[in-house]
Amino acid sequence: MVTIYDIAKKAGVSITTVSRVINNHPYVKDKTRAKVKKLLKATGYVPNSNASSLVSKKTNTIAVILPDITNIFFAKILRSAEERANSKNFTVIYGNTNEDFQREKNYIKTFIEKRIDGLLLDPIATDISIIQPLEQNNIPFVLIDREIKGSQKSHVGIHNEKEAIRIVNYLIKKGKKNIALISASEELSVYKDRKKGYIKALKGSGLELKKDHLKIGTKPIKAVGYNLTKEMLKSSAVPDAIFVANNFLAIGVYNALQDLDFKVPADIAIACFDDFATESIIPPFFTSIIQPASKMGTVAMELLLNKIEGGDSNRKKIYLKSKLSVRRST
Amino acid sequence: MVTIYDIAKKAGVSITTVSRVINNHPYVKDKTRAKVKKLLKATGYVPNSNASSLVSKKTNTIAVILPDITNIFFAKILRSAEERANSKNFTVIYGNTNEDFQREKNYIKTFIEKRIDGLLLDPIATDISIIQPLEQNNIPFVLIDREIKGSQKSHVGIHNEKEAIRIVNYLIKKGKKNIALISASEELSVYKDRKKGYIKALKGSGLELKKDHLKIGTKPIKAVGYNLTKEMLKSSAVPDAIFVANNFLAIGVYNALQDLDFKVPADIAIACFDDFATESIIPPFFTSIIQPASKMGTVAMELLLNKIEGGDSNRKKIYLKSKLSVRRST
DNA sequence: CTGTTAGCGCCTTCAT
DNA sequence: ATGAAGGCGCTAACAG
Repeated sequence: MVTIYDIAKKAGVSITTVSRVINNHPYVKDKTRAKVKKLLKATGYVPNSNASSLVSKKTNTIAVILPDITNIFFAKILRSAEERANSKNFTVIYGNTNEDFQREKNYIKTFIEKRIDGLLLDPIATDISIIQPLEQNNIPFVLIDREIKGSQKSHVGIHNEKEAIRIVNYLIKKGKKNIALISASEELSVYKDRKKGYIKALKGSGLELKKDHLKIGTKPIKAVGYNLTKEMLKSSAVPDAIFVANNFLAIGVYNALQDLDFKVPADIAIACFDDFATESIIPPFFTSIIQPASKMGTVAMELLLNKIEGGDSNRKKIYLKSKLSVRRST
Repeated sequence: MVTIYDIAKKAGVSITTVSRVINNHPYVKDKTRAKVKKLLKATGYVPNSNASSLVSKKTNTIAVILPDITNIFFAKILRSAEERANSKNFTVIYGNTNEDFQREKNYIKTFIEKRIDGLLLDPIATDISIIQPLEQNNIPFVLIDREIKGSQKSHVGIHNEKEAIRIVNYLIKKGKKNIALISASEELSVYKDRKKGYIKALKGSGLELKKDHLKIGTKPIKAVGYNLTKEMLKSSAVPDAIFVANNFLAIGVYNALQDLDFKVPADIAIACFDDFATESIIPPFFTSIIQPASKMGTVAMELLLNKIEGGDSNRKKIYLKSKLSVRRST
């Protein structure tokens, strides 16, 4: 590929001059500038950003690590975060963990090797050690969605406990008396908080908390929701509603109910967190807490960019508002 | 950040030796190797891949450019492509064009500056000039989903015309006599081909092709589907089915029909291309041609990796099989 | 206004 | 088995 040396040679100037033209420095005679620019075009010169990064110590690259891009919730986060980053001339590198800790760890390592300027992380890791290499190498980062226990670092998310209370209260108001919970590992902050909210809501209404109706699995994926539901319904007491802590789990729950010939919501109502496709998915089905995914992405990236550019290293926890959307499942 | 110089100094060896240890070269005394390794760990050394890329001319980075990551079809492509790339130690950089030509162009420029090793492109651009900088800089690439007219380059997709014929024939078999088409710009190969299939299917069954029932818009997005439908239904002849060329358009079509008080499928049936969420989205609604998105991503990345690693520069066009999924909308 | 020089962090001959 | 030296492409003082 053509380098500034090639251009300099052809133009009969020094590489410094070429560099100046490329970077729009003043102090270059118009005539010289014109000649160099012409050559730049003619040769199809493309600067090597790796080389300049070596010198400038900036890559203009921000990494985003998410659990699963095929979940619309995360896709929205990525898209809005990327948009925000692009508007400030940053490129986004992306990593999909599939809720796998080892993959997450590897991504962070690779991204540090690439000398990213910052990282947006929706962690599967529950231990603070995951962010240690970032701190050690002084790389700004912002957590999104899930928090890490023990970390006082910047974070953008929602009030999971409060929203869980809201949706469970909605079920109670609809006359449900036996509300079960199906959720994912409490190691993940959001699921821990949603469970807390569930319990508080029941207690607040004087409803009994039944052990058999509280099923906590591992990852927030379809198969887990399916299995937990089947397991739960083996017990004698059938709930009249299930609060499911996430959209993918909810698919599994619904499939299990179908297999067992329960009708939703006639026999058992379902309410969950998160949506599926665009707001206008057809037909909307699950009553759910809709998180402001796009806004989360934008706000988190904004915060990160401030850290990178403004050097604002203050810890900041931002909680955004969610929406309760009532649908046919309750 | 700590460099090989720091390590060399502390270990009392030359940077060459450190480099050798890092890259697992032989010809390093076990004792020396151990000492250096220990230092590497202790100092938290992380290699600078930009620096080594400068020398090696390889970045181990592959870019993927897609129209819209919140569309499950593209999300699946990205996830599977990334997976495949990772397994060969390549990192994926990602760009979302939002169906915007200028953004696509900018991405390509930025990615070349980053000296990516290869590119996977689902283009919004319809002109062959979009790939010119790639060719000029000798960067391997593979087109996915959409083809570019006049390009004989490697491509992975489906037989759009054939699949369109299949789904329209299905409608015909269901007794539909007045099948309309709502599609996006014919500049995009897939929409051009789907329209061709639509026309062929009608002709094949001796059905009349009505001008008023053939609506071609711009981008394959919800708003376009909505407007075209409203526009079409102003005309006197109401179709008994609509073949919609893409999932997002279909949402718009459906919304418009709802607004106009038409029932689906009683009054008007809908069949489209692409799905919405996971295979088990609840409840499945649109009868549609389901493209093997994940496989497309895997196969395309595989092809690209071969070009990069094996230097296999042969043009290859790969067409994968789709599935016709019958649902409640027909 | 323009050029020389010295790195940025790493790899790769070529000697030793 | 190890080190010295040159260079990847570019930027940034420092001199003219």
